[in-house]
Amino acid sequence: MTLYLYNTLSGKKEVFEPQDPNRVTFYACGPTVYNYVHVGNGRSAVVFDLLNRLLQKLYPNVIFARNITDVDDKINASAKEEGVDIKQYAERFTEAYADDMQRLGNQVPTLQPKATEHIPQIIDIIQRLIERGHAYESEGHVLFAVESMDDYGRLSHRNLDDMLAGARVEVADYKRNPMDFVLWKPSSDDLPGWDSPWGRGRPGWHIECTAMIMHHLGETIDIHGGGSDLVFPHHENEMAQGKCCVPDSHGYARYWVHNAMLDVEGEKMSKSLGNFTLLRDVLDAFPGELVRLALLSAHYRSNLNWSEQLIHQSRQTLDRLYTVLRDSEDLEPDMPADLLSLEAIQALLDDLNTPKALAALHEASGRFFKTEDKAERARIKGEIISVCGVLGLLQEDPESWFKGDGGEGGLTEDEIEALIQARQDAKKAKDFARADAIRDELKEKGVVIQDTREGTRWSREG
RNA sequence: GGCUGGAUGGCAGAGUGGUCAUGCAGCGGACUGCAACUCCGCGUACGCCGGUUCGAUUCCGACUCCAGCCUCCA
Repeated sequence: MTLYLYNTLSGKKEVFEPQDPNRVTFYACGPTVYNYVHVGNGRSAVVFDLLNRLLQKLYPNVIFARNITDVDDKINASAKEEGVDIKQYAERFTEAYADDMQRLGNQVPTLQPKATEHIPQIIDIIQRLIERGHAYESEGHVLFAVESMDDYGRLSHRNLDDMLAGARVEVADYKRNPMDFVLWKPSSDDLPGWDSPWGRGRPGWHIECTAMIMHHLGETIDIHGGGSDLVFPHHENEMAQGKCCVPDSHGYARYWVHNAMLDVEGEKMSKSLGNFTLLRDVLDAFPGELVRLALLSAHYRSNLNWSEQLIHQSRQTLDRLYTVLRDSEDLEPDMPADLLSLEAIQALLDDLNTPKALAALHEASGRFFKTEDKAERARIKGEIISVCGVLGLLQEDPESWFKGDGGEGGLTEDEIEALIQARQDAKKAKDFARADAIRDELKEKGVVIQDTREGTRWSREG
């Protein structure tokens, strides 16, 4: 079975072949912890969690690292604004991120390295870059010299001249070339800082990822992932550092995978535009799996519009899949012998084609409801469960999915059961007006009922 | 201005050189005391102009429009 991935480096979909099939190395860019993440950040995390799950089905040992950047000028600024300790501030949002990830149904990565715990490795790489003539010290800063690298710009498919033409880079007289970027910068006493050969200072953006990758995963990793807005400058600069600090480098990362943006009314959801919705607010309002499915409903390289309708549609899909489980609770699932040959998994192997995989799941549930054959139903149930396992869906018990917890102010289960019994009695007495009145009352309180041959069952509406 | 990627039916969203995506919404029907669930059936599509081809939504070229990056950003 072959996994295909679109590689930003080549601009093509390629067959994925790890350097060592027994040890696949995969790094995805995590958050800079200066506030709560928004739904768009969640999309990236869900996409790479899916890729990680898929890789685990293909290879025995997948090392998946997602970093925490906990040293950054925005953290410093925000903490100062709030008047709290910088370290504690960063820790608060590191924990909040972990919580958001858990609620989204993401697996815990193999490694979650933090920038502040890799300062010696960062300093080491900077020293190597200076020694090799790719970086220079200037007024307490250390900068990467973009002109020292002949293929700078290769990842983002642009060259230095093009970039300078539309440049909005910081003009600083300590830079030899305006595109040179900071590896190390001086820290005043009130800011986080570490002793270094260039005085007390802190790392620039980009270098922490390079240091953590090289330290934990190696000089050349298999897959590097992140949002498409990181291609330039973040990943371009990471790659520059990673290649230039190693003699005869075989490349920094072999497959670069980038997810497209989440849009709001046709525009990118972003912190700077201020049109974002916090992931945790969405997770407070809807089940994690619902948010997860919504984020997977478009192909990862296409923009996805975040809307009420997307939530509604995802709810319908998930309800249908859980209905399969609820209607087959007495059936032991017949798990497929060859997971990878399932149509939905084939779709995922083709550059994570989640919409196609979801279509296959819809098709499977249709087959389920159409047949009365128990063996067939058990087989379909097995298929759906195993595919959803890779997608990170259907992890709940169907009863709890439909019945939920009611939230505050909702009817308790006992109250609902009592009303349903009262309706049963009314029906038995042919008092349909009363029976319907009870049903309307339940509906008004968010409870929908269904009469089946086994009796009446109920669900809470989203 | 440069570099990416797009433009598919009311909406979301795959895909393909010539029979079907799929879902949501809508309509008709079956089931039901009536519903809900489920099932059956129906409709509307490939931005614009050329080219290649027996045939293009799909390949090629131009154009228009949209989004992303070129500053922090998933």
